[in-house]
Amino acid sequence: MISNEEVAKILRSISEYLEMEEVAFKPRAYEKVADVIEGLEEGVSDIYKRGGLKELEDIPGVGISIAEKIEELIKTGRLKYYETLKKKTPVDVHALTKVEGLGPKQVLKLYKKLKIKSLKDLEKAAQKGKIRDLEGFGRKSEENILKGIGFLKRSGGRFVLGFTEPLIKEIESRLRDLRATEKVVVAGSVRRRKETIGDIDILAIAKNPKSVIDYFVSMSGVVRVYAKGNTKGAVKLKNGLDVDLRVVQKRSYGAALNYFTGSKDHNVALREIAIKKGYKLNEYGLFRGKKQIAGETEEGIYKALGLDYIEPEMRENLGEIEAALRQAQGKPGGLPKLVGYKDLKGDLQVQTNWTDGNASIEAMARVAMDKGLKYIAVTDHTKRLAMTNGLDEKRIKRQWKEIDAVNRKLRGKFKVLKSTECDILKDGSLDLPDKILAKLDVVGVAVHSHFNLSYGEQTERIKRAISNPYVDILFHPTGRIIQRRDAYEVDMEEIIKTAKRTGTVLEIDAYPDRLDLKAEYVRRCMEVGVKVAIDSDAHAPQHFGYLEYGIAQARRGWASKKDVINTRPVNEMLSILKK
DNA sequence: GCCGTTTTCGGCCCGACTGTTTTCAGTCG
Repeated sequence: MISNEEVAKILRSISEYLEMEEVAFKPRAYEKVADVIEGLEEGVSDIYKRGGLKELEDIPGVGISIAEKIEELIKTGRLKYYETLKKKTPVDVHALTKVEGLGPKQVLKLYKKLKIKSLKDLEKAAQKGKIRDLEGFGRKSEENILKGIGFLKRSGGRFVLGFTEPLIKEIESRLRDLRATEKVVVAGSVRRRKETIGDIDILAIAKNPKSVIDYFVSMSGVVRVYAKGNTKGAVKLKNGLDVDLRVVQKRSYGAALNYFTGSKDHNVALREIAIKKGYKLNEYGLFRGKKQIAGETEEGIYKALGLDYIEPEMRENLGEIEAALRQAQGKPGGLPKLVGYKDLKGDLQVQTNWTDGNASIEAMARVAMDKGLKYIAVTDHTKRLAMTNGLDEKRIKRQWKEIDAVNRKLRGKFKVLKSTECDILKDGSLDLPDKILAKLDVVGVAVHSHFNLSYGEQTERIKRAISNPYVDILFHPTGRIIQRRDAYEVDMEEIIKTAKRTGTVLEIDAYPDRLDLKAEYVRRCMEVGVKVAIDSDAHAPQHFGYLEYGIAQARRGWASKKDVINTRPVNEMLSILKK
C-alpha cells in the first residue's frame, strides 16, 4: 500500500520536472496537491477504497487528471507519466532541489552542461571547481552549493519527529494488534520527544517473543533485516528509517523502558547513583547482588534510587537528576511540574485563506473547537509578504468584520481573536501602523526577510520590534527550519532579556520542522521569567495536531503550565499581555 | 492542471533578494 508521503514525493518530483521544462502553471498545481496530501490524516489508498476516483477528486486541488494518476499509483505502485518525465531528464530532482538555493532550472543547467544527476555528482563537480565557470553560476553559488550539501549531510539520516510519527504510530498499532503482544511502547528519542530521531526503538511484552519478531521482520515496508533473534529484531524501512524491536519480560519492563528511552548520558548518571548505593542497574532491573529490587516500573527504579520520577522529555542529564534528588529530599530547586499535553486552551498563531492558509476563519475555528480548544488568534501575514497575499490596513479591517460574524455564530462557545503575524521590516519597524495594532486583541510579529543581517543588526532589529508597546508575541523567534535553514544570527540572550523587560511573550512555534524556540532557549526563558506561547502555526485544519510537538518542546525546556500563556482562559490570557 | 457568490473559459496571488549580470534569471516564501 502506497503511503501519502510517497505519493506526495512523486507529485512534487513531477512538479519539478515540469518546472524544468518551463511548463506554465502545471508545476504549481502538482506542488499544491503534494502539500495537501502530505497533510492529510487519511491515507489516499483508504480514500480511494471508500469512494474511488470521485472521492480522490474531493481532495482540494485534485482534479480528474491528478486523481487518475493517484489511482494508477495506488493500483500499480507506479506512474507511467512520471517515468516518462524521469527518462527524459534522468536526474534526481527531488534530492538536488533540497540543496538550499538550487531550483529545477539550475538543476537542468547542471545536467545539460556537466551531466550532474545526483547529489554525489553535484558535490564532486563543486569540489573540483567546475561549477563556478558555468554561465549563470559563479564562485559564490559554488560555495553555497557545497554549504547546502554539507547541511543536508549533517541532518542526513535523521527524521523530523512530527512528520515521521504517523508511520511510527502505524507500526506501533500493527504490533499492538498481534495476539501475542501484551504491551507495546515506543521508547528512545521518540519517547523523549526529540525534534528529530535517528531510529525507532520499540519495546514489547509478549508471551511468545519469537512470533512477534517473526512478524516484525516480515511486515510490509521492510527492505532490510539487520537482526532477527529470539528477543530482538532490527530492520530498515523503505523510507530509510531503522527500527529496533526488543521483547522483554514483564518484570523487566520498567528497567528496559528506562534503558531504551535514554538518553545515554541520563542512563550513565543513573547507573552511577545505583553503584554508589551498592546496586547494579541494567535493562533487566535494579539489583542488589542477585536480588531484583526494582524493574517492573520506571517509577519504582527512580524511587529505589532516591529520586523523584523524571519525565522522559527531561532525560538529557542536564540537571534533571540533581533536581529530582532535591525534589525527593524536599529541598528547593526541585523538578518543575511540566505543562501537560491537554493543558492548552487556545492557539495564538493560525493562518487562514485570507493569506496562505487553506481554510476559512470559521472552518479553522470549528476544527480548533473540536480539538478541545476555546480560542484561536487569526494571524494572517501582512502586506510585505506579498507572496502570501499579505493583509494591508484595508483588508485587515475587512477581516475583522468576518471575525465578528464568526464570533456571533459561535455564540460565546469559542472565541476568535483579532490578531496578525505582522512582518518585522529590515529596520525593526512594523508592516502595520500602530493605530491598527492598537485595535487588535493580540499582536504577533515575525521576521521573514533579511535573514543575513549581521549579528548586531539582526539583534537590534528584533529588539526594536518587540519594544513596540503594542507587540505581544515574537513568533518563531530564531527563524530556523530543521534540516533546511539555520537560525539567523541573533543574540538570543539579549532578546530574552528584552522580552523580560518589555513583557513580550516568546513563541514556541509547534510546526514540526520549526519547533522554534529550541528547548535550551525555552529553559533560559524559564530561568529569566519570560512567558511563552505554544502555537501550531496552522495553515490547514489538520495542523492543529502539531500543537502536541510544541508542548513536547516546552516540556523539554522545563516549562510548567503557568509559564505558557495559552493554557489560560481567554480573558486571563489577554489580561497578562502588554497593556 | 485546477478552479469558479465577477464559473465551464481564462485566469493562475507577487515582491524581495541573491548572485549573476550590466538589466536579469532563478529562488524563496
